[in-house]
Amino acid sequence: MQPPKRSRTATRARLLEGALDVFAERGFAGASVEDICDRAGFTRGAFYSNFASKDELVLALFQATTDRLLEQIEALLPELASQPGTLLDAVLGLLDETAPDQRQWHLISTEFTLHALRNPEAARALNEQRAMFRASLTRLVAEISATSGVRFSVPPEQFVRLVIALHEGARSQSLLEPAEVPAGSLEHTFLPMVLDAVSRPSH
Amino acid sequence: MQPPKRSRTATRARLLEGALDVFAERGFAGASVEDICDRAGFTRGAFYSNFASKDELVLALFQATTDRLLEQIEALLPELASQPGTLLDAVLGLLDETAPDQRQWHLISTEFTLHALRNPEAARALNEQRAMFRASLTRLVAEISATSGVRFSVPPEQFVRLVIALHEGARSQSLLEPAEVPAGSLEHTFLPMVLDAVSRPSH
DNA sequence: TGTACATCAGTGAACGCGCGTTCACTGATGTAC
DNA sequence: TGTACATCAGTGAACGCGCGTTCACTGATGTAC
Repeated sequence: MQPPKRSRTATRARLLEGALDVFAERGFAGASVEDICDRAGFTRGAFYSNFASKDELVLALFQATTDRLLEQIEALLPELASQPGTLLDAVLGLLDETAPDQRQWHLISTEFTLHALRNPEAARALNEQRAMFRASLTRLVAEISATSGVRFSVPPEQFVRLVIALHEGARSQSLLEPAEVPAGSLEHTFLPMVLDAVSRPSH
Repeated sequence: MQPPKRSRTATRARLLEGALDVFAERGFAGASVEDICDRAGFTRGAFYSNFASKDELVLALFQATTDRLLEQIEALLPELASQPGTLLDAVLGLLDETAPDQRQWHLISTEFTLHALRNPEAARALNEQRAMFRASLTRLVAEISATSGVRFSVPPEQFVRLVIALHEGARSQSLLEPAEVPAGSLEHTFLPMVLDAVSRPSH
């Protein structure tokens, strides 16, 4: 079981890792293939031995990051669902813990979103991933609310969409003005009010 | 008062207009100076007779668009403050009506935000503009709530931050999935709940 | 275990295209008489 | 009003750099005997 010094998958992984860093720093169009290879410690030849083009790398990076994200979420779900604490702590905890570096993740996912808004094929892929992401969150909400005997006056998926929208908008403000908007402050201030309102049986 | 066929300001304006379109379509880094000049009906020489560099154009475009936005807001404010209707209608109306093309405005402002997150000088300019934007909205909220004798249990500026965060996050979802998330649906579903909660005198 | 060979992951030089930028110029506009 | 000249906004060819991509190669790894 000697670790091979040269492994195709390891090279790909290091290139994808480098691409993540460089894309976050300079954007998809602003980052050069050479930047990425330098970061990963390879030459450009190695890049084209592993990826057909820069575009293909973007797609591969998207798949790799979202696959990892969804895996992490699935791993965290049972823990969060059973743990003591409020529904909101669980949901916001999930959003925070899945991305180790909030800033980098925001830059990358925003860049993907922009790309998707200009490219229908990318939009399909992104929407698919976001649907799975929402499904995980919805499942978490459903489980916790069922456990605590709460009934929602709106579809849980709609509430999840709200949480995601607010989280993404708030994260943007937090990154632009860390001092004025501490991470999570808007969510923790206002979501309890919404949760309180939707948790009361419809009148 | 004959309209001069060749006016410096008209050329600049057309180039800025072209840049807005092309940047929305391809992003800052992806759009070439030639694309912009073609769109505006000039050659690249005209571009460099009006702007020192592509970077300077980005800055000028930012200033031009935000100046125009703030002007439009100031023009709309008295009308919205005096008009019959709820506070929420006024605030959301302001957010919608200031940008004629929601999709283009979203692409451009998101691109600016990404740029600002990577560039401290751009961040300062963006934060300044956003502060003025929030100030306008806060003034609108304060006037309407004062007129209707409502007291807020949170600082109005905090409520405005919430509205903006939710609006931006929801707009992203609406543009990605127009059928699933009609424009404004998340705001109109959930903001009344928040408004109801913060409008009750603190207990 | 050691030797000979095949494979193929990664190297690095090269190519050529498109880009941002420059600049000598042209002809439309404004001014002086 | 008409003519001669000055100005300068916009033209378009040119430059050279950096980019994405290609490819002949090299040397590390795996296989056969």
